[in-house]
Amino acid sequence: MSNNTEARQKILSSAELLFAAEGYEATSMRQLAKAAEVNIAMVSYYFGSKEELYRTLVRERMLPFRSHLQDLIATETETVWLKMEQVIEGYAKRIFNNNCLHQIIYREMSLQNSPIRAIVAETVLSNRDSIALIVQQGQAVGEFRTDIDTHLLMTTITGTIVQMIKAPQLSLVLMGKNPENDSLFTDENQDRVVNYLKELIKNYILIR
Amino acid sequence: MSNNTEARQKILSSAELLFAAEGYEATSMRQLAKAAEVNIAMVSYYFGSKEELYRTLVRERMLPFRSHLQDLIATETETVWLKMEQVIEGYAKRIFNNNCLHQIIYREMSLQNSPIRAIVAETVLSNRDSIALIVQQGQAVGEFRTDIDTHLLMTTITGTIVQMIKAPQLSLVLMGKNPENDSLFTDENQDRVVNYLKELIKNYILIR
DNA sequence: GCAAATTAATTAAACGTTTGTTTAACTTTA
DNA sequence: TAAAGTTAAACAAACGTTTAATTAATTTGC
Repeated sequence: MSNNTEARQKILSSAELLFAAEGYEATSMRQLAKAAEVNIAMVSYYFGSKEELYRTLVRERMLPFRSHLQDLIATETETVWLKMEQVIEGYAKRIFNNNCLHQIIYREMSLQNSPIRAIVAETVLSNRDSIALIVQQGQAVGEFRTDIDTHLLMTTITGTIVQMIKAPQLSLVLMGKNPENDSLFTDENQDRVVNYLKELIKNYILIR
Repeated sequence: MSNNTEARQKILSSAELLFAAEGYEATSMRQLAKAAEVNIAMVSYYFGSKEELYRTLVRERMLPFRSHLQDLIATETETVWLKMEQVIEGYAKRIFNNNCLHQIIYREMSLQNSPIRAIVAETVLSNRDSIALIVQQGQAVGEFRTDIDTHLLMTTITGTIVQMIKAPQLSLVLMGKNPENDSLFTDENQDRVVNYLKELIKNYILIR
């Protein structure tokens, strides 16, 4: 049993779309098999069970997100604030470009017995440490205020972006656009949230 | 059939707890009946169906949240910023005190065919208009900057608080506390997020 | 006030569907 | 000629809902 057959990939990408749109529990195996255009037994064949498919999906898709922030810490930049700007840009780009996955993650991680809680928590905590390090760098060189609530700052970055992509249609209405003509996941809207967050956080974090 | 029997109330409050912890789809009628200590047929008797129970729960529990912001607009305050502080406090208090309901709302509203989407959207949009009015007031008297992204500001307030209560245990770990000894839903933590948001938004919104 | 009549509340059991999963046979690929 | 991939059919279990019978509470007529 290979790990890169067409059927296996189609199951994974169909699961990502369906779990995001309908929820993990509400998505049935038959619905999934139909969307992926495979026989229903193929899911068990490749993944063992629905829950294992779910775990595999989140684990595989989250893998690239682990090292990004850690690379950023090591990078030399003119100011530490520039580093923080890259963090904001990185989060926005990542969440916008993988909005289905992040809809799944940030919805289902709040469930008590979610099979993916451990996987998600691991990545979140790793990111927490990376951002805390950057803040410490900025404070060490006298660039950042010393009374920053680092955890809540991180919560604001992810929380704002997640809140946006969670209900794309509602967000469009909120921003005064027509959800039938416009898409939320445009470069324009991504730039808008990035610029807003930069301005918001810059005023909070920088000493003046 | 009365609307205030003990059984009906027990079903509603058990549903709130279970839907928040396990999710709407994952909560079975038998599990719910057991938790509420009623016969399973009582749910159909009082609410017609699981979905109608769900709708009723969200509708009834959200009802008090509609008028709060509208009252605030009419109130006279020394500065408009004080009004914005009250908005932040109001949101935090409301979400902390009704964290189960808000976990449900902000999880399930992102589902394509969620039965509660319309109900939630109505309240969110009403709140959006109220906050926009306050911002306009602040700009009119020269207190606030004119280049404020009002919608994203609102998204930040709710997004930050929701992100916190969504995964209470993870939030505690993130804040350096022990999730086995501490609770997230304390006055201390509520004050912490309120003070943080005030400081964050004050620096963004006020002209200096 | 008090049976009788009516409505409301509650129950155990059964309903037909749908669920995730497995089986065993078959086809394709190596 | 094995191994990998794919299939239709069947599996038991769990799902939300309904039924019909029974008990509890309330209203009515006198």
